Amino acid sequence: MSESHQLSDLQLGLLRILWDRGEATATDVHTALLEQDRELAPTTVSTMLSRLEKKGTVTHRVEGRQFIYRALVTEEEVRRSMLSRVTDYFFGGDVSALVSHLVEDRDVDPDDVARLKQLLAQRSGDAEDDDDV
Amino acid sequence: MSESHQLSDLQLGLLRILWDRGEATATDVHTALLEQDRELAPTTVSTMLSRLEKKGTVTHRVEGRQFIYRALVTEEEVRRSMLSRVTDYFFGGDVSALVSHLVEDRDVDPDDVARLKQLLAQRSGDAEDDDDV
DNA sequence: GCCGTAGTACTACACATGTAGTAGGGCGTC
DNA sequence: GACGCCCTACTACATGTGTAGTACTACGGC
Repeated sequence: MSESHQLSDLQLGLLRILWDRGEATATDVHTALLEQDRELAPTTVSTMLSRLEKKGTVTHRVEGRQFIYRALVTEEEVRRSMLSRVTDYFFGGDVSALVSHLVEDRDVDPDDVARLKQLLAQRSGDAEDDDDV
Repeated sequence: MSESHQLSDLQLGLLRILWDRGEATATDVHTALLEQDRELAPTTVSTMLSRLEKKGTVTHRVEGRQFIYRALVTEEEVRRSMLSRVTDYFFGGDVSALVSHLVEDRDVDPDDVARLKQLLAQRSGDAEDDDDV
Protein backbone atom coordinates (compact mmCIF):
# COMPACT_ATOMS: atom_id res chain seq x y z
CA MET A 1 0.00 0.00 0.00
CA SER A 2 2.27 2.76 1.20
CA GLU A 3 5.21 1.88 -1.00
CA SER A 4 8.14 4.19 -0.89
CA HIS A 5 8.01 5.78 -4.31
CA GLN A 6 11.57 6.81 -4.89
CA LEU A 7 11.34 8.32 -8.33
CA SER A 8 13.82 10.23 -10.42
CA ASP A 9 13.07 13.46 -12.18
CA LEU A 10 12.58 11.78 -15.51
CA GLN A 11 10.35 9.14 -14.06
CA LEU A 12 8.24 11.80 -12.42
CA GLY A 13 8.14 13.59 -15.75
CA LEU A 14 6.77 10.53 -17.48
CA LEU A 15 4.23 9.94 -14.78
CA ARG A 16 3.11 13.52 -14.87
CA ILE A 17 2.30 13.13 -18.54
CA LEU A 18 0.38 9.94 -17.93
CA TRP A 19 -1.46 11.48 -15.02
CA ASP A 20 -2.41 14.51 -17.04
CA ARG A 21 -3.70 12.50 -19.97
CA GLY A 22 -4.93 9.39 -18.34
CA GLU A 23 -3.43 7.35 -21.09
CA ALA A 24 -0.77 7.94 -23.68
CA THR A 25 1.23 6.09 -26.28
CA ALA A 26 4.99 6.12 -26.13
CA THR A 27 4.91 8.56 -29.00
CA ASP A 28 2.52 10.84 -27.14
CA VAL A 29 4.83 10.85 -24.19
CA HIS A 30 7.81 11.50 -26.36
CA THR A 31 6.08 14.42 -27.99
CA ALA A 32 4.97 15.83 -24.69
CA LEU A 33 8.52 15.68 -23.41
CA LEU A 34 9.76 17.50 -26.46
CA GLU A 35 7.29 20.25 -25.73
CA GLN A 36 8.88 20.51 -22.31
CA ASP A 37 12.32 20.81 -23.89
CA ARG A 38 13.32 17.36 -22.85
CA GLU A 39 14.78 16.10 -26.06
CA LEU A 40 15.06 12.39 -25.80
CA ALA A 41 15.17 9.73 -28.46
CA PRO A 42 11.85 7.96 -28.86
CA THR A 43 13.53 4.73 -27.90
CA THR A 44 14.72 6.27 -24.67
CA VAL A 45 11.17 7.08 -23.72
CA SER A 46 10.06 3.57 -24.56
CA THR A 47 12.86 2.11 -22.53
CA MET A 48 11.93 4.15 -19.51
CA LEU A 49 8.27 3.25 -19.86
CA SER A 50 9.12 -0.44 -20.06
CA ARG A 51 11.23 -0.17 -16.99
CA LEU A 52 8.54 1.61 -15.09
CA GLU A 53 6.21 -1.15 -16.17
CA LYS A 54 8.60 -3.79 -14.91
CA LYS A 55 8.55 -2.04 -11.56
CA GLY A 56 4.78 -1.95 -11.54
CA THR A 57 4.52 1.79 -11.75
CA VAL A 58 2.72 1.88 -15.08
CA THR A 59 1.00 -0.61 -17.32
CA HIS A 60 -0.11 -0.71 -20.91
CA ARG A 61 -2.69 -2.13 -23.19
CA VAL A 62 -2.21 -2.81 -26.85
CA GLU A 63 -4.17 -1.07 -29.54
CA GLY A 64 -3.16 -1.96 -33.03
CA ARG A 65 0.58 -1.70 -33.09
CA GLN A 66 0.75 0.75 -30.29
CA PHE A 67 1.17 0.47 -26.56
CA ILE A 68 -1.08 2.70 -24.61
CA TYR A 69 0.39 3.40 -21.21
CA ARG A 70 -1.38 4.28 -18.04
CA ALA A 71 -0.02 4.98 -14.57
CA LEU A 72 -0.66 2.40 -11.89
CA VAL A 73 0.23 4.72 -9.09
CA THR A 74 -1.80 7.80 -8.47
CA GLU A 75 -0.35 11.25 -8.27
CA GLU A 76 -1.81 11.42 -4.80
CA GLU A 77 0.10 8.34 -3.72
CA VAL A 78 3.42 9.54 -5.02
CA ARG A 79 2.92 13.00 -3.66
CA ARG A 80 2.10 11.61 -0.27
CA SER A 81 5.09 9.32 -0.40
CA MET A 82 7.48 12.07 -1.37
CA LEU A 83 6.10 14.41 1.21
CA SER A 84 6.41 11.75 3.87
CA ARG A 85 10.03 11.36 3.02
CA VAL A 86 10.73 15.02 3.53
CA THR A 87 8.55 15.15 6.60
CA ASP A 88 10.21 12.15 8.13
CA TYR A 89 13.73 13.22 7.41
CA PHE A 90 13.50 16.83 8.33
CA PHE A 91 10.62 17.14 10.72
CA GLY A 92 10.64 13.82 12.50
CA GLY A 93 7.41 12.85 10.79
CA ASP A 94 5.58 15.83 12.20
CA VAL A 95 3.54 17.32 9.39
CA SER A 96 2.55 20.34 11.38
CA ALA A 97 6.23 21.09 11.96
CA LEU A 98 6.66 21.04 8.21
CA VAL A 99 3.74 23.37 7.73
CA SER A 100 5.08 25.71 10.39
CA HIS A 101 8.39 25.72 8.68
CA LEU A 102 6.84 26.52 5.34
CA VAL A 103 4.75 29.27 6.78
CA GLU A 104 7.57 30.78 8.78
CA ASP A 105 9.99 30.42 6.00
CA ARG A 106 9.22 33.50 3.94
CA ASP A 107 7.98 31.35 1.06
CA VAL A 108 4.33 32.12 1.61
CA ASP A 109 3.17 35.58 0.82
CA PRO A 110 0.54 37.55 2.72
CA ASP A 111 -2.29 36.69 0.35
CA ASP A 112 -1.67 33.06 0.92
CA VAL A 113 -1.47 33.57 4.62
CA ALA A 114 -4.96 34.96 4.50
CA ARG A 115 -6.16 32.06 2.44
CA LEU A 116 -4.61 29.62 4.84
CA LYS A 117 -6.19 31.29 7.81
CA GLN A 118 -9.52 30.70 6.20
CA LEU A 119 -8.68 27.13 5.51
CA LEU A 120 -7.68 26.58 9.09
CA ALA A 121 -10.79 28.30 10.27
CA GLN A 122 -12.87 25.81 8.33
CA ARG A 123 -10.75 23.00 9.62
CA SER A 124 -11.18 23.91 13.23
CA GLY A 125 -14.75 24.99 12.67
CA ASP A 126 -15.83 21.44 13.31
CA ALA A 127 -13.80 21.04 16.46
CA GLU A 128 -14.24 24.32 18.28
CA ASP A 129 -14.93 27.87 17.32
CA ASP A 130 -11.80 29.91 17.52
CA ASP A 131 -11.49 33.46 16.36
CA ASP A 132 -12.96 33.49 12.90
CA VAL A 133 -11.59 35.54 10.02
CA MET B 1 23.90 27.94 -4.93
CA SER B 2 20.56 26.25 -5.33
CA GLU B 3 21.93 22.90 -6.43
CA SER B 4 19.45 20.15 -6.87
CA HIS B 5 20.33 17.87 -4.00
CA GLN B 6 19.09 14.53 -5.19
CA LEU B 7 20.06 12.32 -2.30
CA SER B 8 19.26 8.73 -1.51
CA ASP B 9 18.00 7.52 1.83
CA LEU B 10 21.40 6.28 2.88
CA GLN B 11 23.07 9.50 1.85
CA LEU B 12 20.54 11.47 3.81
CA GLY B 13 21.18 9.15 6.73
CA LEU B 14 24.88 9.89 6.64
CA LEU B 15 24.30 13.59 6.35
CA ARG B 16 21.87 13.57 9.21
CA ILE B 17 24.57 12.10 11.43
CA LEU B 18 27.08 14.69 10.33
CA TRP B 19 24.58 17.48 10.79
CA ASP B 20 23.69 16.30 14.26
CA ARG B 21 27.29 16.03 15.38
CA GLY B 22 28.98 18.67 13.36
CA GLU B 23 31.87 16.36 12.71
CA ALA B 24 32.35 12.62 12.90
CA THR B 25 34.87 9.98 11.98
CA ALA B 26 33.89 7.16 9.69
CA THR B 27 33.75 4.95 12.75
CA ASP B 28 31.44 7.37 14.54
CA VAL B 29 29.13 7.34 11.57
CA HIS B 30 29.22 3.59 11.35
CA THR B 31 28.38 3.28 15.03
CA ALA B 32 25.58 5.78 14.76
CA LEU B 33 24.10 3.84 11.87
CA LEU B 34 24.25 0.64 13.86
CA GLU B 35 22.26 2.34 16.59
CA GLN B 36 19.66 3.10 13.95
CA ASP B 37 19.59 -0.56 12.92
CA ARG B 38 21.38 0.11 9.70
CA GLU B 39 23.92 -2.66 9.84
CA LEU B 40 26.55 -1.86 7.29
CA ALA B 41 30.16 -2.90 7.06
CA PRO B 42 32.53 -0.15 8.19
CA THR B 43 34.04 -0.16 4.72
CA THR B 44 30.63 0.49 3.23
CA VAL B 45 30.27 3.60 5.31
CA SER B 46 33.72 4.77 4.32
CA THR B 47 32.97 4.16 0.68
CA MET B 48 29.80 6.19 0.84
CA LEU B 49 31.54 9.02 2.65
CA SER B 50 34.30 9.10 0.04
CA ARG B 51 31.76 9.23 -2.69
CA LEU B 52 29.88 12.03 -1.03
CA GLU B 53 33.18 13.81 -0.74
CA LYS B 54 33.88 13.33 -4.41
CA LYS B 55 30.54 14.95 -5.13
CA GLY B 56 31.37 17.85 -2.85
CA THR B 57 28.67 17.07 -0.34
CA VAL B 58 31.01 16.45 2.57
CA THR B 59 34.67 17.01 3.29
CA HIS B 60 37.14 15.77 5.83
CA ARG B 61 40.20 16.75 7.71
CA VAL B 62 42.82 14.35 8.99
CA GLU B 63 43.56 13.87 12.62
CA GLY B 64 46.14 11.24 13.35
CA ARG B 65 45.08 8.26 11.32
CA GLN B 66 41.46 9.22 11.21
CA PHE B 67 39.35 11.18 8.82
CA ILE B 68 36.98 13.55 10.42
CA TYR B 69 34.06 14.26 8.15
CA ARG B 70 31.90 17.31 8.03
CA ALA B 71 28.97 18.15 5.78
CA LEU B 72 29.48 20.83 3.18
CA VAL B 73 25.80 21.27 2.54
CA THR B 74 23.54 22.47 5.29
CA GLU B 75 20.44 20.68 6.38
CA GLU B 76 18.57 23.84 5.51
CA GLU B 77 19.83 23.72 1.96
CA VAL B 78 18.94 20.11 1.38
CA ARG B 79 15.57 20.48 3.04
CA ARG B 80 14.79 23.44 0.90
CA SER B 81 15.92 21.64 -2.19
CA MET B 82 13.85 18.56 -1.47
CA LEU B 83 10.83 20.61 -0.61
CA SER B 84 11.21 22.60 -3.80
CA ARG B 85 11.21 19.41 -5.75
CA VAL B 86 7.93 18.29 -4.27
CA THR B 87 6.48 21.75 -4.50
CA ASP B 88 7.48 22.14 -8.11
CA TYR B 89 6.29 18.73 -9.21
CA PHE B 90 3.02 18.61 -7.42
CA PHE B 91 2.00 22.16 -6.78
CA GLY B 92 3.48 24.01 -9.69
CA GLY B 93 5.93 25.71 -7.38
CA ASP B 94 3.20 27.19 -5.27
CA VAL B 95 4.19 26.71 -1.65
CA SER B 96 0.88 27.88 -0.33
CA ALA B 97 -0.83 25.22 -2.41
CA LEU B 98 1.37 22.69 -0.73
CA VAL B 99 0.50 24.04 2.67
CA SER B 100 -3.18 24.00 1.82
CA HIS B 101 -2.87 20.44 0.74
CA LEU B 102 -1.13 19.46 3.94
CA VAL B 103 -3.67 21.21 6.04
CA GLU B 104 -6.64 19.82 4.17
CA ASP B 105 -5.21 16.41 4.01
CA ARG B 106 -6.18 15.05 7.41
CA ASP B 107 -2.53 14.76 8.37
CA VAL B 108 -2.62 17.67 10.73
CA ASP B 109 -4.52 17.14 13.92
CA PRO B 110 -6.66 19.76 15.67
CA ASP B 111 -3.96 20.76 18.14
CA ASP B 112 -1.66 21.58 15.32
CA VAL B 113 -4.37 23.44 13.52
CA ALA B 114 -4.68 25.67 16.54
CA ARG B 115 -0.94 26.17 16.67
CA LEU B 116 -0.85 27.03 13.02
CA LYS B 117 -3.62 29.51 13.39
CA GLN B 118 -1.54 31.28 15.94
CA LEU B 119 1.44 31.20 13.72
CA LEU B 120 -0.53 32.69 10.90
CA ALA B 121 -1.96 35.30 13.18
CA GLN B 122 1.54 36.43 14.02
CA ARG B 123 2.51 36.26 10.40
CA SER B 124 -0.30 38.45 9.21
CA GLY B 125 0.06 40.72 12.24
CA ASP B 126 3.31 42.06 10.88
CA ALA B 127 2.72 41.08 7.33
CA GLU B 128 3.29 44.59 6.04
CA ASP B 129 6.87 44.73 7.24
CA ASP B 130 7.86 41.15 7.76
CA ASP B 131 11.33 40.81 9.16
CA ASP B 132 13.03 37.93 7.48
CA VAL B 133 16.04 36.03 8.79
C1' DG C 1 61.86 -4.96 16.80
C1' DC C 2 57.45 -7.64 15.73
C1' DC C 3 52.63 -8.20 15.62
C1' DG C 4 48.06 -7.22 15.84
C1' DT C 5 44.62 -3.93 15.21
C1' DA C 6 42.39 -0.03 13.48
C1' DG C 7 41.67 2.76 9.77
C1' DT C 8 41.89 4.25 4.91
C1' DA C 9 42.50 3.02 -0.21
C1' DC C 10 41.51 0.24 -3.87
C1' DT C 11 38.76 -3.08 -6.17
C1' DA C 12 34.62 -5.54 -7.19
C1' DC C 13 30.03 -6.57 -8.39
C1' DA C 14 24.96 -6.21 -8.90
C1' DC C 15 21.34 -3.29 -9.87
C1' DA C 16 19.04 1.20 -11.34
C1' DT C 17 19.06 4.97 -14.41
C1' DG C 18 19.78 7.88 -18.54
C1' DT C 19 20.48 7.46 -23.06
C1' DA C 20 20.23 5.53 -27.50
C1' DG C 21 21.32 2.24 -31.53
C1' DT C 22 19.82 -1.72 -34.13
C1' DA C 23 16.77 -5.43 -35.23
C1' DG C 24 12.40 -7.34 -36.34
C1' DG C 25 7.50 -7.25 -37.55
C1' DG C 26 3.31 -5.42 -39.39
C1' DC C 27 0.56 -1.87 -42.06
C1' DG C 28 -0.17 1.26 -45.66
C1' DT C 29 1.21 2.71 -50.28
C1' DC C 30 2.13 2.30 -54.99
C1' DG D 1 3.32 -7.98 -54.12
C1' DA D 2 7.49 -5.26 -52.63
C1' DC D 3 9.10 -1.32 -49.94
C1' DG D 4 9.45 1.66 -46.48
C1' DC D 5 8.03 3.48 -42.24
C1' DC D 6 6.56 3.21 -37.59
C1' DC D 7 6.56 0.63 -33.41
C1' DT D 8 8.26 -2.28 -30.05
C1' DA D 9 12.06 -5.51 -28.40
C1' DC D 10 16.58 -6.26 -27.43
C1' DT D 11 21.13 -4.79 -26.60
C1' DA D 12 24.59 -1.64 -25.08
C1' DC D 13 27.18 1.44 -22.35
C1' DA D 14 28.32 5.04 -18.85
C1' DT D 15 27.37 6.57 -14.35
C1' DG D 16 25.60 6.30 -9.59
C1' DT D 17 24.44 3.54 -5.62
C1' DG D 18 24.52 -0.18 -2.13
C1' DT D 19 27.40 -3.32 -0.35
C1' DA D 20 31.62 -5.27 1.03
C1' DG D 21 36.20 -7.76 0.56
C1' DT D 22 41.20 -7.23 0.38
C1' DA D 23 45.36 -4.64 0.59
C1' DC D 24 48.25 -1.49 2.75
C1' DT D 25 49.92 1.34 6.62
C1' DA D 26 50.88 3.20 10.94
C1' DC D 27 50.46 3.09 15.97
C1' DG D 28 50.62 0.87 20.38
C1' DG D 29 51.95 -2.98 23.24
C1' DC D 30 55.27 -6.31 24.78
